[in-house]
Amino acid sequence: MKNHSELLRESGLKATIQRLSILEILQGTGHSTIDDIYVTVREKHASISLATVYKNIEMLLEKGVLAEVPLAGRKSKYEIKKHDHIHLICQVCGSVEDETMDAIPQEQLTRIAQKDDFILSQSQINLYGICRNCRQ
Amino acid sequence: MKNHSELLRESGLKATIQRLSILEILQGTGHSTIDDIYVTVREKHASISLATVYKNIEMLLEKGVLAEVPLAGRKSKYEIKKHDHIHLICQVCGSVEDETMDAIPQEQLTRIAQKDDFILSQSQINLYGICRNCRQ
DNA sequence: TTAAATGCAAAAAATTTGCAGACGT
DNA sequence: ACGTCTGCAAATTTTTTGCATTTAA
Repeated sequence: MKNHSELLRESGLKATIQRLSILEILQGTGHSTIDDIYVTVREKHASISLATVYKNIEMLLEKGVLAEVPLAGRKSKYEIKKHDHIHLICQVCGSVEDETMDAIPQEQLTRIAQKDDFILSQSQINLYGICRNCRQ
Repeated sequence: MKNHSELLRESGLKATIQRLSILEILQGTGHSTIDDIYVTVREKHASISLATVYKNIEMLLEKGVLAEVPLAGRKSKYEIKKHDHIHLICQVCGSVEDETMDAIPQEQLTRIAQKDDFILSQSQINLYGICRNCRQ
């Protein structure tokens, strides 16, 4: 597992405390909204500005360090980009869990896209329902 | 194909001109953002308010008449709810096309969700890439 | 040293709310 | 006629921008 400073520098970005904090938080939670991140970073670095969080998320998305997870009926969450996977999204609490794509091979998706002459670059599979905790 | 007035009444909603227009537009385009809808309804019913579009989209989502299609890096689009299908999302122009889920059986997704004790209620498969038109 | 990044405050954009009047049933 | 829905204007929330100052390399 690559450390965050390296990851940032490889992407042509300075390894600031703010950016490292954002990555640590995302590493910890897996998926967070902008506000989640802002509130949490604040606990350590009280002076961080919300504008800085916005600017950094945007920059990290552009550089491909993060991926956006857009959610129906909620604000988007963000995650550190990794190989394709499936999201299990709880409609009650909004939690997001990951599952492997093992059961759904990439070629299968590529083939579907080809039917429409569509060049596939990225897949998002989101399964909405109720998580273990919320069904009590 | 059920007509829109019926559809609305069955959902316990009055069939207003505004709502019928919204449904017609979505029927025509397949997928539209709030602003797309607002601008287009306006051409016929110049007096419609943006607030009315917001309120109606929310109401129609609640009643299950519409579904939200949340998109990475863009505003959500909305569609008339139909059986599960795959979205091909163009990263250049933002267009959304539908494809059938034939190749990916429901049970397969249900099984993936079960691994996490997750009760599946709805699936969204979004394939991002470049559409036929945009790769010219 | 110096280009890039931060934090602030202000601006802009997006969404929500409350309510008087209009409309569908 | 009645309760729902609309349109407006105002309020709120979210996101973006510009710029002076700070900071990583």
